[in-house]
Amino acid sequence: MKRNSRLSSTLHILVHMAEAPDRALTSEELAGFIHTNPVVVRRTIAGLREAGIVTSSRGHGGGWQLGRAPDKISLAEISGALGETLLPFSTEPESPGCLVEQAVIAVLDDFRLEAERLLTERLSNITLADLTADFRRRYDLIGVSSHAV
Amino acid sequence: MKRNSRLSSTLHILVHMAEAPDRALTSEELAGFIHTNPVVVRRTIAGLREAGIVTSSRGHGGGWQLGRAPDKISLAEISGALGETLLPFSTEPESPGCLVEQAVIAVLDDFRLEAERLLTERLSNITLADLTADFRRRYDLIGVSSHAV
DNA sequence: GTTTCATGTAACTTAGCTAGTTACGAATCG
DNA sequence: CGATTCGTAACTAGCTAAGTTACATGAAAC
Repeated sequence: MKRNSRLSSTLHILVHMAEAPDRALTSEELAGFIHTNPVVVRRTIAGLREAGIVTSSRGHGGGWQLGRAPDKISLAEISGALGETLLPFSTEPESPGCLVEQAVIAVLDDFRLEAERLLTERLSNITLADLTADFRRRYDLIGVSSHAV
Repeated sequence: MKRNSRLSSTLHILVHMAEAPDRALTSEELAGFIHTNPVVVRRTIAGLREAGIVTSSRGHGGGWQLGRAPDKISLAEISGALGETLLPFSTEPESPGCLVEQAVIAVLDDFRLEAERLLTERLSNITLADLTADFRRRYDLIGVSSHAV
């Protein structure tokens, strides 16, 4: 798993889970999909469990399943549960008392607030169901073209 | 200079340059403002020079100055010239051929495109002049309160 | 109840990124 | 010429996050 690909890797995993609603997938299986380690998977999606997006069970036949229907899981929720910030720039003061810095930070924080609002709104309108639909479209296309040939 | 604070540090520097329009500031001076090294400053704002946002001159009396009026320099330009991405998540394929991944990346790239458009639009409406105005407001406030006491 | 399988989590290692540093050449001014 | 300042390459250091190992906990199968 590359750096900064936690969101896409998690979505990848969740689509696979949505496509196998009848059984639990182990972290081992999930790790295989994104070419990484089971422990990394468990660590990465631990936040999703707390958010109720997925459930996990131990022991024989245990593993991971979606916590609710894919059309009730938005990318905004997923992104939030991963605990990542959408905007990477920092606005931590480094020169306390400097008025120039204070002005810069004030403007940047305003922008950040507005930007996060906008991005979250957009992400709220995309659900896991949209992703699985997109996947199935691609899958059917391949099927059709294979059939044609 | 902390990680991820290149944008705010650069803005800090640029406000100082806007406040001293009559002379060139050396990288040594600029580095002092953000508590870092002259070489780091030169490296960081090299892109701004190529974008015409600042100019640099060598030798005696040399240093850095704004390339044009502060109200003609938008944060969008500055951010772009720094070569940083506004959105931190990666959409690099890691499993070529995987249809699930392709669906995820397609949706995420669409979102990124729209998000970058929105953010850039917002940043285009903020200029360096807005920052200096904010700074002066704070400066005058301090002045008034000092006078009152 | 014992065995097996799977998660939960802590602790450590490794890799990559970026700031920081050193060094030196090129340009400019007095 | 000598002082100053940028431009840039090359190296070092430190932080962050992924990867790994290890082991305890819990659940199902037998």
